[in-house]
Amino acid sequence: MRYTVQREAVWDEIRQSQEHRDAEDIYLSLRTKGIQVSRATVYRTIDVLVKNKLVRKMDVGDGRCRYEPRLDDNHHDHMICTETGDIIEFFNEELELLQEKIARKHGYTVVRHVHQLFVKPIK
Amino acid sequence: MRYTVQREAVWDEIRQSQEHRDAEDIYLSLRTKGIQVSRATVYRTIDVLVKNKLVRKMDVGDGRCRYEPRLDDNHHDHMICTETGDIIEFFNEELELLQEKIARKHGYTVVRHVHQLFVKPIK
DNA sequence: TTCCCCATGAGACTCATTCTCAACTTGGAG
DNA sequence: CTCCAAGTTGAGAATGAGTCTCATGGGGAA
Repeated sequence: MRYTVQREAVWDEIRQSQEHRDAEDIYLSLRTKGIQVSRATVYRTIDVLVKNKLVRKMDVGDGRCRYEPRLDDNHHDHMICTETGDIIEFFNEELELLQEKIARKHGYTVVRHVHQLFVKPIK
Repeated sequence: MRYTVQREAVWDEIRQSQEHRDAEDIYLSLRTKGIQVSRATVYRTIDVLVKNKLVRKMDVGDGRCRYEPRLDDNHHDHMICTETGDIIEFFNEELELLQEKIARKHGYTVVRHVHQLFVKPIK
């Protein structure tokens, strides 16, 4: 894997903002910073980063995937506030174990999972 | 809400096949049966059915949403076999409670959730 | 320096879904 | 039963995220 200006820029962009960005967002942000890069390269680079487990891809269900860095690689799921759009990360060991237990009950083992809680604040 | 031939047909199609169908699938099936309906109407009717909680929409992450009837309204989540594409339904009370508990810990309450286990058979 | 191969950019393309808008139904009022 | 406003429909255009194409560019091994 070659270390090009564009790849470094995309990776930096995702890594530095500890948020959940979409591809267009990343593309525009780089262009605004004056970095010459195309949408195709942003998408291609993200694919490379995802394959190399440097970035996690999450489908929030609104048509645009979000990406987040996997620096420390601590697995977590997401809670999405339906009122503000805020994304909160969470991890629960019990939940993880329970999932595997359920899969096994059906003769399967969990490869990966998608778990998103759409929540609203308690007044 | 008017009771038209097309709406009845779409609803029947989803209800009768106890499977997870996508929109194109439903559209083609209806046309094959000689029912005059357009894609636009299939999509529009599904929206109406989803809003009226007669149908549940699920985004499997492959670009096409699947739909299933909510006749008995017994909530469940899905396990998707990564090798065969089979979709297995599951429900676990403990899991449901745990989710709510996690949300509350962060000051939220669960409105809805997406929980999909991508699994593979145990050899 | 040459050569090869991987990377890039611009824009065409895909494909599910949504939108547009004119024409058509439907069901309630009378 | 007839009429009419409002809700529905169909065909195809539009959308939009993501992918692909292909000609061009650049890095490094020898």
